[in-house]
Amino acid sequence: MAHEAFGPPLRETLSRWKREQAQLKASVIDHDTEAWQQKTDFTGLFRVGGVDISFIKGDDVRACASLVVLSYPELEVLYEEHRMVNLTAPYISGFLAFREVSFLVDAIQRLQKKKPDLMPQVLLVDGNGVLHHRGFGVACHIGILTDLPCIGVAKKLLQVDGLKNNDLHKEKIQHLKTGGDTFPLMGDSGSILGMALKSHNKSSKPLYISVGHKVSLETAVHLIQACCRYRIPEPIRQADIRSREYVRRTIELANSQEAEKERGPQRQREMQSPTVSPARVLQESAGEERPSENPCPGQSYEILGQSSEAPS
DNA sequence: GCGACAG
DNA sequence: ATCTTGTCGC
Repeated sequence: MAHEAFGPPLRETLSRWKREQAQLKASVIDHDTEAWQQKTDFTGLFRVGGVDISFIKGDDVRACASLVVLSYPELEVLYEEHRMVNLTAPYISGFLAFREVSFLVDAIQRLQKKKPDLMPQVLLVDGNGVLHHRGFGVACHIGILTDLPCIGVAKKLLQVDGLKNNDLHKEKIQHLKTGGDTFPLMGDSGSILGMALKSHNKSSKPLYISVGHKVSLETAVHLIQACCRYRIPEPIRQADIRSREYVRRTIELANSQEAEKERGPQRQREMQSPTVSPARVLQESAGEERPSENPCPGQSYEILGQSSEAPS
């Protein structure tokens, strides 16, 4: 019974996705645009966001999309939201955004509506930014769709543009001495696509940092370093930990409700009259509104209404 | 046939 | 991504 949850990736779909990446790539800003980025101590930076999606072992469709916002420099959780979603695309290297991005953008939109004051000033994204087959990874994709400064944080080297995780690369990793040490990742094209960063004094594996949107590589590396209590920067780490916890509790609740149903359906109705949704019970900060249809995902720019144009 | 393959 | 306990070390 090994049915694939998603149809085979059609060549036409991949080519459409490539065209969309190429088109959106033109809008990426790969330098600092925010005032707080100018100061070496990040004065004026108060909120750093992290996003992550957690999966269920035997389930190719259901997943938990999470957004957290941490204070800076304290790195304490100010906001979190977790939501079970139904994935519509498989994981294909180079096309991660088409699997994950719409759910993460939705979470940002709900935050904007509910608690605009908690909107993060920069978003850390699991995966790559411009360090990508076509220079437009998931961190760039989220950045363009939300207009937020974004940084790509990958745990493994994506071997593109001549970059290889070979002996030479491993040797460079060995040479990283203390937390904050880096070496550049230069592609065959000659441009620096990202940086390998030893984010913690005792972590043998580096992080691979790249520009997503509205931040320079230098600032990105500096900020990631400043957000690391452990190897994984705290915003992403908290999103990951809390997302898994939400999945675990959701499964437990679903199982207990299933057992209850089999044991006595009619008694169940008598005992707990108002049926409460798992999301409501487990996460009070979950979004309030009904799941709404997004008419054309991926087509909306400036979703947060942050257009800087002056009123006419 | 072999290697690569962010999450 | 996910499955998983202990184990070694600071």
